[in-house]
Amino acid sequence: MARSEDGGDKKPLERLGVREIAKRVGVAPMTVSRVLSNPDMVAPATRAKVLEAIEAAGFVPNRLASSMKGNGRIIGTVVPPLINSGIAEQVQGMSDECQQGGYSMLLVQGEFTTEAEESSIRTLLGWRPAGMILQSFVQSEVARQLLVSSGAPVVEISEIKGRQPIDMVVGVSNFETAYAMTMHLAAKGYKRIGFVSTPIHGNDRLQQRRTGYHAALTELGIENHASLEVEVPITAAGGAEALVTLTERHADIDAIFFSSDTLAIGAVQECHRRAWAIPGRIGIAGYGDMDLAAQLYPPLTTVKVNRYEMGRRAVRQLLDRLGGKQKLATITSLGFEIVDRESA
Amino acid sequence: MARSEDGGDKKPLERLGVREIAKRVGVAPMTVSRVLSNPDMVAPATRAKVLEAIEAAGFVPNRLASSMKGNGRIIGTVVPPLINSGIAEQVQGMSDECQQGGYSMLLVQGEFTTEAEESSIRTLLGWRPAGMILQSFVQSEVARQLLVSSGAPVVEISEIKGRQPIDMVVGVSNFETAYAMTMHLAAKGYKRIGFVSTPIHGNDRLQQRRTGYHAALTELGIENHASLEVEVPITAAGGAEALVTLTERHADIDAIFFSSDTLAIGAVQECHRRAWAIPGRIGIAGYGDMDLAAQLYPPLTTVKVNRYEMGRRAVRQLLDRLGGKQKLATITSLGFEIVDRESA
DNA sequence: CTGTTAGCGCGTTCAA
DNA sequence: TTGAACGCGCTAACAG
Repeated sequence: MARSEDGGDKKPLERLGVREIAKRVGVAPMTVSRVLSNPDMVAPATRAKVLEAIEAAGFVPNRLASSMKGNGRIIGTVVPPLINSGIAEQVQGMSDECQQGGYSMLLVQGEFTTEAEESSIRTLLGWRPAGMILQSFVQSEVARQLLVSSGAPVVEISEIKGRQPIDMVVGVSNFETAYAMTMHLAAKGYKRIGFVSTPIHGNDRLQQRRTGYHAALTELGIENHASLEVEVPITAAGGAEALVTLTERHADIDAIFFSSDTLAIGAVQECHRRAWAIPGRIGIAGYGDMDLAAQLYPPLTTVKVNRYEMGRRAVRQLLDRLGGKQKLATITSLGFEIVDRESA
Repeated sequence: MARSEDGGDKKPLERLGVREIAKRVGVAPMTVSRVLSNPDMVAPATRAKVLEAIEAAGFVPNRLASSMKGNGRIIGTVVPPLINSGIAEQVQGMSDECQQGGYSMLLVQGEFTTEAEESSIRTLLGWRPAGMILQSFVQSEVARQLLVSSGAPVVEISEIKGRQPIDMVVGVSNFETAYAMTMHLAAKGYKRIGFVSTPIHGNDRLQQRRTGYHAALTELGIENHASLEVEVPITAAGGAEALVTLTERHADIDAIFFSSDTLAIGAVQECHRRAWAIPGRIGIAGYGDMDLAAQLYPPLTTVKVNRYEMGRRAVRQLLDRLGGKQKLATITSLGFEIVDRESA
């Protein structure tokens, strides 16, 4: 299949290096290196010849080696499970921005236990990344130390206030979003508003959302029952289950605020099954404004946060820092929007 | 913030190497290296001292350097956009298996133009990955050459038959799945079955699905109109739009087979809006069996393929090959299932 | 504009 | 069981 008589010798990629290319062209290895990273420093004629040889040989420069000389081009990131979580959009944002900046993205996906987090971070740091992006605040103290002493810039995509960040933070005020949505529901006349989230432990974003919900209830003078809250897995079934649980506990519950659109959408399906009118029988609100939210029947009232942009901005911060930009914001707060549709 | 008086000097990670650790313990660098990769070759007492020093110094071995010595531990992969596509589950499968095997995953996400593909592959190859996983067949001939000469094992997650694979293939027969679903719909009494997909060009999986749909229609002796097919973007809105287009074109259309659950779910919402009974007015079938499919109202009839497992298996193949396993299957075909629920 | 020298941090090789 | 020397492929720094 592979052609063998087409000009340049095609040694396997393994054995091919700047040295070899240099030899073929009759220049020094350094010249080849320059063609790769600072083309302008090389005379056009020489450059052309080198480029040609590279092309003919099918040479792909070894980035491991160049990274060892200090210009690493890896961004490391550890993210929670991608399914149903809206994280996929964020990852896409990160990926796009990385590519544009000439960086590659090393992705570790895992659950958020302290040990798993620590081990993931350790692994990533082994690759001497130019920068790191983490979700939520880093819990493990050891991991924090490691990150600090690695010297790499770090962005936590997280709640923008609370604990001391390691370095930079990009995110929204989850407190504000949840507070705003709860107030919004109250303003629409709902009296008894439930709150459903995925497991909160160790996730400061969810903690802040719950706190925002509490703050709003308190301010409204609404009784603040723990029994108005449930935690369920991040699946449509979880949302349906939560709806059932809460309405059985409180016959008079008239709206539920879900910490994720996935959950809210599941609950809406359950309402259809029971032929409950939305919002007549109960109002449903979500969080995230995923693609389906606007198309849902009935359209979902939700909190819109631009996750794609969050991912992009996180990488941007890193690259700006690496580019030596001064006066870089420590905290980047993205806005949000209460999208008022028909479900509540 | 960072403690400075806690025992071992904490030089920045940059300056820390086996050499430095060795000096502190009073052994040769090689001994430290062995503790890291072949602990059994080192006397327990020595090992303990080294480990302690590593811990105290917060030393994280540089994987770039070890990769350069031939034992690279990177799996490179390029995937289509993660949102709405079911690819997220696959990525999760890949990630889990990589971690378990001690590999890191370098992820490039991009659209599937030939140039983008080539450039992504080139970038990835620069990191001298131990293995590569690609979606669909690789189109660019240059990229194929590059992959072959890189010497790395390659898995294409794709249609399992058709073009000559570069190396190994993992996937399902998309032809079979679509054929089976179309036959299934026919068996349930549907006479005029539409087909909706996301843009087919350059995606052999979608091509095969369409071909399977065609084959079934032909076998059933059903007239095979191109006007029964539409392509739309992979969004819920796209699904809704397709429903409208097809039903306007053919008043007698009685079922639509969508090449993705996302599309089908969008169409179901549109039916609700129009108060069309499902499956009374029209039957809807999807593809993928995403989490929401079973919870949807009405529950979605769909093709179930285990995307998580596909991702896992792809990495498994790579690792088995790297582990020197003989008699490795070139083609790994995962099964599928027609999940008959109420929407059709 | 181009070449030379030196060395990044590790592991392979061979010797002790 | 441990150590010394060498080199992987690339590039910073300095000459020329």
